[in-house]
Amino acid sequence: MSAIRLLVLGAVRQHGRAHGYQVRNDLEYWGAHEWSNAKPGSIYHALKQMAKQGLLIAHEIAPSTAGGPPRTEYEITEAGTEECFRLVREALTSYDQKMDVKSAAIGFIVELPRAEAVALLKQRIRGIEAWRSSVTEHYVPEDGPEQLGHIGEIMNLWIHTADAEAEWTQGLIARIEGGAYTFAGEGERFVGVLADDQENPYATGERHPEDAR
Amino acid sequence: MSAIRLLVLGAVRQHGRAHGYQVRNDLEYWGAHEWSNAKPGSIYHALKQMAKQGLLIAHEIAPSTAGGPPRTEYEITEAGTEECFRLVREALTSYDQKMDVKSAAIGFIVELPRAEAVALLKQRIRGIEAWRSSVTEHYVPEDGPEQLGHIGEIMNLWIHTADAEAEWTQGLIARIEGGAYTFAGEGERFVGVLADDQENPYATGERHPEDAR
DNA sequence: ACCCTGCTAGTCAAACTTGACTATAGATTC
DNA sequence: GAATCTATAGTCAAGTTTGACTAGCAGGGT
Repeated sequence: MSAIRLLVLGAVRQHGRAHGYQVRNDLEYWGAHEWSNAKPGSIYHALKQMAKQGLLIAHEIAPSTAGGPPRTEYEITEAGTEECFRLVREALTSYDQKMDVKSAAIGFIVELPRAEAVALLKQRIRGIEAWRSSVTEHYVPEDGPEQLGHIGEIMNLWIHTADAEAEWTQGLIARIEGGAYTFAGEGERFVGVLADDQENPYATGERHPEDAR
Repeated sequence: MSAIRLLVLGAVRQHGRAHGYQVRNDLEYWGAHEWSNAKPGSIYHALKQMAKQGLLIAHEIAPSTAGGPPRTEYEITEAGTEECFRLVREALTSYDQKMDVKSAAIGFIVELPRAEAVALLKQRIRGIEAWRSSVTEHYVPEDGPEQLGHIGEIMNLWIHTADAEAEWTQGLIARIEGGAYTFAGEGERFVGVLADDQENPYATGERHPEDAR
C-alpha cells in the first residue's frame, strides 16, 4: 500500500468536496510532498482512479475566476469514507517500516475515537514485537550471528528500527491516554487544512536540506 | 532512487556474470524480496534497462539443461562497476529514511575500503544531524509545538526515527573501527551468494508475519 | 505409458509514479 | 502599455512496479 490513496482520500474527506489543486495544496501544507509521493501526477491519478472505483464522485466545474483550466471537484462517497477509515486503521495497526504510510495515518488519527486509536496502537506494538521475534528466530543461524557476516548488520538495523518504533509508539499511546489532542466526538476538531486567507508557511520554495546528498 | 538498481547491479557484480534467475535467487537469499521491491518483474526490467544504458552487457545463452526458456546472461561493464560504487556511496552517505536503499547499501559495504566506509558513515551522521536541526527549526512554530496539534506527532516521529538511526550508525561505525568484517583489500571477502550445492535457508515459502495485517 | 507436481527462466498487461510541460488570468515591472 | 512574473489547475509521455501468467523439462508415483 502506498500512502497516496490515504492522503488524497483523507484530504478530500476533510473538505467534504474538493478539487485536485486543493488537495495538492493541503498535502503541501502537511509537508507531504517531502515525505511521500504526493506529487501532482500521483494526486490527479489517484483522484481519477478512486473516482473510477466509486470512492469519489467527480463533478465538472466551470473554470475559477482566478484563471486556469476548468476544475473537477471530487466528493467523497459512503464507500470512500469506509475505505478511508480502513486505510487509517490498517496503517496504524500494521508494522511495515514505511514512513510515508505511517505519517499519513498519524495525520488522520484524530478522526477515530480516542479509545480505538489507543487500541490500534497497542496492537501495532504487538505486531512489532511479533515481527521482531520472528526475525531473530528465523534469521539468526544456530551457530551464532557471525555466520551471516556483515549481512547480519541488515538484521541489526531492522531490529534497532523496530525497537525505536515500539518506543515511539509507546510514547504516543501515553500522550493520547494522557488526554492530548482532540479526537472524534470530542468537540471541534483540529483543522489540518488552510483557511482561505491564511498563507502556507511550509509551501514549496523553501527546501529542506534532506536533498543535500 | 529505488533500491532495485543497486541490488541488481551489486548481485551481478558479485558473480561477474549472471542471469536474471540467479540474481533473483541471490536477492531472495538476502531476504530482499521482503524489504524491497526485488520482485521478478522489477529485476528483469532493471537488467534490461541497465543493459540499454551500458552498465551491463547482455549475452544470449542456450537454455539450461534443467529446462526453462533460453537465458540471458549479463556481464557488468566498467561503467556498471562505477555506477555500483556510486550508488553504494550515495546510499551510505545520504539520509532519506528509506530502509530498502539503506539495507542494500549495507549489503555491499564491504566492497569499499574500511576507512572509506567509516568516513561515509560519519558523513551520514552529519547529514542526519543537519536534517534534524533543520526540521526542528523549520517546522516548530514560535509559539510552541502545540500549535501543530496532532500533526506535530509526525515531526516527532521523524525526529525519533532520525535519532534512532544516528545511534545505530554510531554503533556500526564502532564495530567497523573495532575490526569487524572483512573489507576490500583485506583478504578473501565474505561471499553473500549461495554455493551451487547449498540450499537456501531463507527461500520464499516461509513468510514472515510482517504481512499479518 | 501416463499424469501430476515442482523447478527453471522469464514474459506481459495493467497500474502507478515521475517530472516536465500547457494554458489562462491577474499582478508587477520598466 | 508591453513584457514578464506568478498563481491556478491540470495533462502527458516515459519510466517503473506489480502480480499473474507461460512453457519446457525432470522425477516420482501408479
